[in-house]
Amino acid sequence: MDFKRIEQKWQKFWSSNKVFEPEIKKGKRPFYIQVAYPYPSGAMHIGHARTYTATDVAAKYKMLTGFNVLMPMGWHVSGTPVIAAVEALQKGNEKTIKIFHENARIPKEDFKYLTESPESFVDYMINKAKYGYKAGFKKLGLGIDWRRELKTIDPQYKRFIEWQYKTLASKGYIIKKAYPVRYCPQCKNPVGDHDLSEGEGLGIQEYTLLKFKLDENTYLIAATLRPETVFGQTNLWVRPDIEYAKVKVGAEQWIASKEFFDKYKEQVKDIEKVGTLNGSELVGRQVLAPGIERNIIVLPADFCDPATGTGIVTSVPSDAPIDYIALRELQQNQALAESFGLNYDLLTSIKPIPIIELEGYGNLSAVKICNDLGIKSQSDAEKLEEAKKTVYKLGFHKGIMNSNCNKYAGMQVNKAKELVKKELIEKNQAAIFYELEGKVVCRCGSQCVVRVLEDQWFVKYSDERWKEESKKTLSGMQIVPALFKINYEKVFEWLDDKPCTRSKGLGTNFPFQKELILEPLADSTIYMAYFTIANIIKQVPAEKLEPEVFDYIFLGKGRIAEISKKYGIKKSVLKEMHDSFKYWYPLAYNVSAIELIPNHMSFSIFQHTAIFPPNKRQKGTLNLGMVVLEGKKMSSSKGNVVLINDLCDSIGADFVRFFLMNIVEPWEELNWQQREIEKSFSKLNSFVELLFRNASKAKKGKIKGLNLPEKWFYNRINERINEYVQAMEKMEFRRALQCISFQLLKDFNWYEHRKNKYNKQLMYYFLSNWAVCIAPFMPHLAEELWQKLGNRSSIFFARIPKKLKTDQKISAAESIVANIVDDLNEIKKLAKIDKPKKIYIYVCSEWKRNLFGLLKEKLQIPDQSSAIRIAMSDESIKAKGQYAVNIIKKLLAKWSELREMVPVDEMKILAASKDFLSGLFECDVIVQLEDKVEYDPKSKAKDAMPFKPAIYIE
RNA sequence: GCACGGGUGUCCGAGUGGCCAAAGGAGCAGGGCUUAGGACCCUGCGGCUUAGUGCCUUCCCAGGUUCGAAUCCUGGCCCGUGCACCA
Repeated sequence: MDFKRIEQKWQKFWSSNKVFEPEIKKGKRPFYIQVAYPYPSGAMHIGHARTYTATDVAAKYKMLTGFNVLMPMGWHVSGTPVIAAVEALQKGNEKTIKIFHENARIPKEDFKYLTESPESFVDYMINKAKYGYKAGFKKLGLGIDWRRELKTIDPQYKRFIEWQYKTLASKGYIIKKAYPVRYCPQCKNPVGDHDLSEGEGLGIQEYTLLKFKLDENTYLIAATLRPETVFGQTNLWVRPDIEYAKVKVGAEQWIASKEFFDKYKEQVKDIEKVGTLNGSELVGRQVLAPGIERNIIVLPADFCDPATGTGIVTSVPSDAPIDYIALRELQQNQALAESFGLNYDLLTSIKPIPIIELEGYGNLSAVKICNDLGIKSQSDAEKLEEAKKTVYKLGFHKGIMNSNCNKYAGMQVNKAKELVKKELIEKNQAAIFYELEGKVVCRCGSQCVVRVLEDQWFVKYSDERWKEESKKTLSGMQIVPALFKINYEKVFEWLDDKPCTRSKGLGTNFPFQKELILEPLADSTIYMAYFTIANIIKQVPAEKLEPEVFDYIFLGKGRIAEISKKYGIKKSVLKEMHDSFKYWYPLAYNVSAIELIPNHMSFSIFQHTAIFPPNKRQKGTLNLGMVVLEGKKMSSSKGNVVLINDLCDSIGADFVRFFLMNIVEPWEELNWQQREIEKSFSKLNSFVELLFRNASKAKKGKIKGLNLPEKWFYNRINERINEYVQAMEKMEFRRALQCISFQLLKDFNWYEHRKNKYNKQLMYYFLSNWAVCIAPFMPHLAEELWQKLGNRSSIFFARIPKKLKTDQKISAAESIVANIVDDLNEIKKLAKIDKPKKIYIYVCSEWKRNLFGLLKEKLQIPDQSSAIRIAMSDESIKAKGQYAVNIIKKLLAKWSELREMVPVDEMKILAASKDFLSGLFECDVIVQLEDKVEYDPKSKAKDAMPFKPAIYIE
C-alpha cells in the first residue's frame, strides 16, 4: 500500500476542507482537549509522539460521537535552555553543536538560524526543523486547529500572563520571602541537579543554631537537627585542639568553627570576623543554655567536626548515643578530665535527663540502645551511626515529650520539634542555618553552599484556603486512569510555595518587578483558556490588552461598551472572544505525561481554581506513561531513540499510531521493541490489504436474508463495536483496538471459512463500521477506505454506532460449531486418524438438557447433595437413577463454566452445519440425538452432555 | 527519608476471586516449503496420563480469609520511578 500518497492526500484534504477547524455551534456539545505544549528544542521521538497521538485519538473519537472538538497547539519556549543553547552555539561549543547536528539532525548549513538570536532559534525549531515537533505533528496527521498556534513569547500572550499574575496577587497568592538554594560561589548562580558533577539529588537540611551565652554579648553556637531535645541538655562539646572563629553577627558576637562562617555568610548579611580562640580556652567554662535557661559546662570532645554544623555540639545524652558514650568515657577517665582542669566530682554528677518517652526504649533511648548494641566507646563508629539513625527515626515518628519539657509535655516529637524551634527563635535563643545533606560540587569544580535569596517571589501554593478549594476542584474531576487520583491528592498535600521568578530566560517579565522573568512552570498553567481566543486576539495590538480586557473576556467583568471605548478594541471582537471562551470552557481534558503530575498538572488545577469560577475550570486529566526502547530508557544524547520522522517514513503514520496505542494502555509504560513491531506490522498490513480488496465487493443497502454464519458475523461485529465503544469511553485505547483489529480479524477469518455465499450488504456493514471505528487510530487509511466505499465527505463527519443490538444466542450457537471443530481435530490427532470416513455426532438428550436447566435455575452453590435433591424432584430425571447422579457430578465439575452458558438448540445448529463440517473434514457427517442413535459401535453416545455432543469417528 | 508503582513459566510480558498449566511474542526442538539460506506455515516446550481427558506441582517468601487465590488481607525480602526552580 502506498502510505505516503494516502497520507499526503488526506492531510491536504483535511486542511482545505477545514475538518479540524471547529466553529462555535450552538446546540452542538463542545469537547476541548489540550495536551501540554512542547518545548521545541530537539527532534521528536516516539515518547513525545505517544502523548500527542493519544490526545489526537481521544479528540477524533469524540468527533465521531458527535462532539464539536477543539484541539489546539502551542509552543512553550519560556526559560533558559534556548538562551543557553544559542550562547553555546555562538561560542562554537562542540558538544552543543554535536547535540544539534547529530541528535536533532539539523544540517550544518542551517546553523546560521540557530546562532542568530533566541527568537530565530525558536522560529527555526518550530517551523523549519525537519525532525521538529511541528513536522512530526503533521506527519502523524494530528487534528490540530493551527489557527490558534501560539508561542509563550507572543506579545499578546505575555499580556495575558501579566493579567494572570496580577489576578493571583490580588487574591494574595503571590508572596515574597527568603529562600535557600544550592549555590555555586564560583559561578555566582543557583545550581540545579544538571549543573552538578557530584551530589545530585542531595537536598538542603534546616539546622537550628542554638545560642549559648558565654558572657554579656558573646555566644557559643551549636547546630542541631533536634531542637526539641534542648530540655535534655547536660553540657556542651567543643574540640579542644582546634581554633574557633569569633565573628560579629548583627549586634552579637558568635563563636563557632571557621568553616561554619564561610557557609553562613551566604545566608545572612551583616557578618564580620573579629578574631579567633582555641577550643581549649572554652573547656570548663559555664554557658547559659537556651530553652532551659540553666548553666551547663563546656566539655572536650573529639567527635566535633568543624566542617559539620558549627563545630560545637550541644550534649543530650538521653537521646543522642554519641553524647551518652562520650560523656561516659570522659567520666570514666579521671586523669583525662583533670588534664583539662575539670572538677571530677562535678563531672561525674552529670546524668542523662529523660525527656522523650519512646515505646520499647523507655525514657532514655540513647542509653538503652547503646546497651542493647553493646557500644562501649566512641571508636564503635558504625554501631553509633546505626544507633543514632534508629533513635532519631523512631523518636521522630513515635516519641512523646515527657514532663521535663514544660508545656510540650505529652506532645508528639514531630510536632514539638517545630514549636520549640519557633519559640527559641522568637526568644532570640536560636537561628536557622541551612546545610547541604552532603558534598555538592558544581561542574565548574568548586564546592557548593546554601545561599539564602532574600526577596524571592513565590506562588503561595501552601495557602490553606486555596488548597482546600483546589482539592474540591480535583474531587469533581475525572482523572484518567482513575487510580492516579490518589497521586494528585498526595501532591496537593505536600505542595508548598513555589518560586516563580528568575533573573534569566525567555518569557514574561514579572509585573511587580520588571527585571525578573516568570519562570517556565509559572507561565504555563492556564494558557488553555488563552487558546480559546488565540486566533482572535492576534488582531489586537498587545499594548491595548490591559487587565480589564481579560477580566471581561474570561470573567465577564465590566461592561463591554466601556471597555471597548476605553481601550479602542472593537465590541464585536471583545464579544467574539468572550463567547468563544464561554463556549469551549471548561476544558474537558488536560493531557500530559505522568511525570508532570507533581508540577504542571497540579499547578494548572490550582491556578484554574484561583482564577476561574467552578464551572470554568477543568473536567479531567489524561496522564500518559513513559516510553522505553528495548527495555531501556530513551536518551537523545546516547542515541537511544527512535525518531518519529524516520519511523513514519518506514512504516507509515497510521501504523505508527496503531502500535503506539496498541502495545499497552495509554498510562502504562510502553516498551517499544522493533522486532515485535515488524512482526505485527506484516500481520496488520495484510489485514488492512484484505479489507481494501473487499471494498470493491461491498455494497450499501439493507441487510436481509442472512443465513447462520452471516447472522453470526453480523452479531459478532456488533458485539465488538459495543465493547470498543465501552473501552474508548474509558480511554482504554489498547482494549478498543484489540477488539476491532486482531480479534475482529479472527472473526472475519472464521466467517470466511464458514460462509458459502457472498453478501455484499453485510460486507459493506462490516467495512464501513470498521473504517469509522479505526478512524481515530488510522485516520488516513480510514478515509481512504471510506472513500472507496463510495462516501464523499470526510469520515470524521460520520458517527460511530452506539449500543448495537446483539444476541447472545447467536454467539452461543456458533461456539457449538467451533467447539465441535476443535474436538474433531483433537480426536483425529490422538486417534491418529488421517482421513476420517465417517463422523458421528451425538447430541445430548432432552432430559439432560432439562437437568441442566433445572440446576441453572435453582442451584445456588455447586454443592453435590443439594444438586441431587433439586434434580430428583423431577420425576423423569429420578427415573434415570444412578446414571442421572453421574451426569450431575459431571455437570458440577465444570459448573462455573457451564452456569454462564446460554441454552441453544444444538440439534438444529449442528444439523444446519453438516455441510460445512463434511466439507471441512472431507467425509460424511451424521448428527443424531443421543436417545435416537442408530449406529454407535463404541457406545459414545451416552457421554453426550449439554454443549458437548459425543463424537465417534471412523 | 517521603510518595507511588511492581515482583508471573528459558526470556519479554498479559492476566485482579472460579472459564488459569496461565493470552501474545521471543527463544529452543521437530516437521513442511526451498538447490541452499532467508521468509513463511504446522507441532511441541512443568510432570505423568488420554479418542475431544484426568491428576500432581507451579505465578518472590511466610502466614491468613474463602467451598475455591497468580488474583483479596497481614508480615517479610527484592526492584523501579518521582521529590521542585528543572522544561
